[in-house]
Amino acid sequence: MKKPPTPIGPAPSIRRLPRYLDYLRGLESERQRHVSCTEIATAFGQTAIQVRKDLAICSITGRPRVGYPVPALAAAIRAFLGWDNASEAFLVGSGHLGLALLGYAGFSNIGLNITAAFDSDRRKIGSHHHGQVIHDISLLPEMARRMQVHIAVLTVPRERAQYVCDLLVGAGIKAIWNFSDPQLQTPDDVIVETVQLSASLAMLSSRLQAQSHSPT
Amino acid sequence: MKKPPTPIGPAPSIRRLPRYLDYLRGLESERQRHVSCTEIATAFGQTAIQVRKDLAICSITGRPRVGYPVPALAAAIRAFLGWDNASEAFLVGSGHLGLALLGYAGFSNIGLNITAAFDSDRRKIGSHHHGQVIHDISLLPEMARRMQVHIAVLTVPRERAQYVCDLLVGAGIKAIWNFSDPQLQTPDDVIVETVQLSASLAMLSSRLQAQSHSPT
DNA sequence: TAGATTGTTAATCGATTAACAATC
DNA sequence: TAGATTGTTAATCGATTAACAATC
Repeated sequence: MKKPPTPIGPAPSIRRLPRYLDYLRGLESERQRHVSCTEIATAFGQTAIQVRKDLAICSITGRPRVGYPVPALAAAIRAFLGWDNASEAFLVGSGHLGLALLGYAGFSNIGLNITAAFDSDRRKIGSHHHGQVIHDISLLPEMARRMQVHIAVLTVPRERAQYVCDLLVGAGIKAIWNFSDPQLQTPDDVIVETVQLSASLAMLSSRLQAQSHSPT
Repeated sequence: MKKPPTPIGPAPSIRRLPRYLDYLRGLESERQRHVSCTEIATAFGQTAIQVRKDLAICSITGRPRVGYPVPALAAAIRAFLGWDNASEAFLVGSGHLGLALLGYAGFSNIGLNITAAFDSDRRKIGSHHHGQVIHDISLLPEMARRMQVHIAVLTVPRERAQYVCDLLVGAGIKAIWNFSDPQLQTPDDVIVETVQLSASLAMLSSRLQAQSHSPT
């Protein structure tokens, strides 16, 4: 029942890597050659030690007194995340959120390239958005095989989520970026990463609530 | 420089509460009177002890042999999160993501009610989306005061984020649900909760990458 | 060289899990 | 009552932070 742990590195460290990459992009454009952990840490209000530990999981090594070479560090992070070559992905569910993601230009920076979009709604199928046609979802399995796509961005209504998820798994999809339902059931070898906005809002709300009960 | 810790409870626990609430909604509609931690834990593949600890932060108490009364438990979670009365919020930035959030019906379940939307783009101002007019952002400060709104959902382009954020703070906004820029600078008394999609994708990507380097 | 910065090993901190007495 | 389930106190586990020798 349990997923295999697949211990790549501490989750909090991995989640911080994209921000370092962002920062390094800035340094690269300024042609800065090297950067120290202290410098990065200061920019983010963290400790230098934490930055060093985080970078270590990408198995890149710095030089005392000098720091890390900027381009090599960025390359190491990208390689660790597999963002050196953009992965092709399908968008499944062309509602408002799905189309917003389809139109998001920033994915090129984070290794994602949405190559086709799908829906099951007759009224949406065939329409164009952000330069893409919405395909009938029944075409997905064949297209996934033909185009060798193994990643899906799932943005269908919650009621449909498990059904569509099963279809994706059947089509050989190996990783699902899931915006639909925090309860998806999948085989152990399918990677699911769930974005749960309500969890984030709960953090905001609880802090607000705490504040309103103990006003300074 | 550092934010005040505001220790309400462990963040991981708080992030799990919305899912419990979801589950309880299901039980309520089935008119189930009581629920045990074991039952909830089984549904989520967690341990009963963790569920109990999580619920404890909402300061609700169960009865041995019986469990927790379903309606009271749901009410306690909602009260803890401040979701018993929907909070009014402004949407700031009416791009694709912003409009998707504006149209998201599920916010009523999680204590959020977007009462006005703003943008600075002439072409968007005055247009209607999901039953709302997009207002000129210059009107925000006055409207925030008049409507007593203290929460903003920030979905502007990253380049504009800090500028708009400063404007929000000046307008008396006390909490920002931030989709724009993980680096926002705010005064200590302003609550910022950042949704960083790239962090989530990094989790997905790194697992995929690890798998591809050590195929079973 | 001197000193800043690294990588590594140890200590601390916080969250999860376990153990168990209390209780309905 | 007996036994399931709670709340609480203790043990474990993992991540962060600290300490420090290695090194450019």
